[in-house]
Amino acid sequence: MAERRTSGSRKRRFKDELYAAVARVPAALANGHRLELLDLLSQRPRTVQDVAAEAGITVANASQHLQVLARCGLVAVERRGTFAHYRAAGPAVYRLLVELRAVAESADASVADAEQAYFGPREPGIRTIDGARDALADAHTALLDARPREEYEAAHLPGAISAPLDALRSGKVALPRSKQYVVYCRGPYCVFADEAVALLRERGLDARRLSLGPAEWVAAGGDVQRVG
Amino acid sequence: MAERRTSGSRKRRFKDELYAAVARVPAALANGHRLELLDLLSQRPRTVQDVAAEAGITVANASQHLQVLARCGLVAVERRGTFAHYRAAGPAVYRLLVELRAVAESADASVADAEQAYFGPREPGIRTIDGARDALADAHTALLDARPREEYEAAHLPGAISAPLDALRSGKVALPRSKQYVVYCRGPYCVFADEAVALLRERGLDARRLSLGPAEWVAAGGDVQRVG
DNA sequence: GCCATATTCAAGAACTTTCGCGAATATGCG
DNA sequence: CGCATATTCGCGAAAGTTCTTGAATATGGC
Repeated sequence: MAERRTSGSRKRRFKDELYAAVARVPAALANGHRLELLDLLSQRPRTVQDVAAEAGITVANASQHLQVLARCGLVAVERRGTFAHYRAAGPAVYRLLVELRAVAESADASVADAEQAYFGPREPGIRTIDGARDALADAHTALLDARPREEYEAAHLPGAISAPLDALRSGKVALPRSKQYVVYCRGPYCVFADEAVALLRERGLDARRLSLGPAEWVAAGGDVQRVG
Repeated sequence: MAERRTSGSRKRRFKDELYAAVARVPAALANGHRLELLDLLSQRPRTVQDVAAEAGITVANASQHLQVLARCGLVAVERRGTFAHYRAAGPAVYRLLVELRAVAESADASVADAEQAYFGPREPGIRTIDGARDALADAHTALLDARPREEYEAAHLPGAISAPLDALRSGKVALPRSKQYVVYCRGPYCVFADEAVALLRERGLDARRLSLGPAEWVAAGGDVQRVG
């Protein structure tokens, strides 16, 4: 306490250190590939080659990126035999990503542009947790999970039915006409739900998109279910 | 919709673009000086030389950093005469910073270390919004704002009394012994409140720290008051 | 118009990040 | 043990970031 007053440079040195230490977290997030890997790992644990293939980068590169994320505590790793299973570190990480996207979309026009260029003019769908709860309160509404089955098994919204795109295309999911459908996938930057909605509408069904994934749901304090 | 299926590389290109665009926000945050500037601007609008002096960097350097923050929409600038008044862009930025610190502290031991080295072993004080509301519900509790008066005037917690460190030291703030005091300052990485608490205790007063500033308060949905 | 001042710009040196490539390590299995 | 496979490491080239320095721009007052 006394020494705090003696030297401005001591104060400055520690302040610099503290902010530099905090800055390591945004530094780890400051790369498109790492953000994509983090999104993938928010769905379920995956091996290095698994994320590498999904993100379209080399295994060595993916390994390096995952190590950067792990060094900041953004992902955790569990080694089983020769495999390294990486996963997102927890709800705090989901919350950080949600706020990050919120700022990026509101502030930086290029994000909205890129989104628009990728998805085309899509209807916004249901974007908020409250909106989702409202829609799902209706007994005539069924909630579909358009992600691959492994991700559904790892964590899905309460009451959701697994309806991977492939299964929908080949008609393997029973879809009574009496229901209204709400479809979600990995999160706001994922197209699975958009494609599923298009597919259901082609068949004359009433379908809407929910632009949230399990990670955003958990970030907002919701609980998820798992299989097995 | 059709073209989305035609080319994996088109999908990949847009995905890369989208994630790269989002990554520009953490890139802007990935620097200790910029984080410190953002903390300063979360208290009140300031000119370039103002933040430069407070953060201990050159004016040209501060200008460059502020431009980086502005390009991502993290700060806004208003020009009045030859002065540029920069300010934090809004509640979404505060929320992002709160989540950033939460992840940095929980995940990266070096943040906690740096904090500890800087502050020494300090008692945690009141760290949550709910804790603050509870403490302040007591009619015998007075809330003190230890920041410089300009910051108090720009935004302070409802019912807070301005008690800048200088004024406290020179005994210019009336402090009845019948009260219990809760003191806050800029936020968790600011020492003003710690010093104020030490000062009050030396005088035999009952004082505790609130480790939140107005920015964190607003991030949690609270409202603030301003003077004038 | 001219000066003082606040801010921004431009160029360059030091440093860090990214990514491919090939090699190294480590685990499990026959 | 020897081999196949998953992951990590090390190196080097290209690209990006940071900070300093000195100059350029722009505003307001005399």
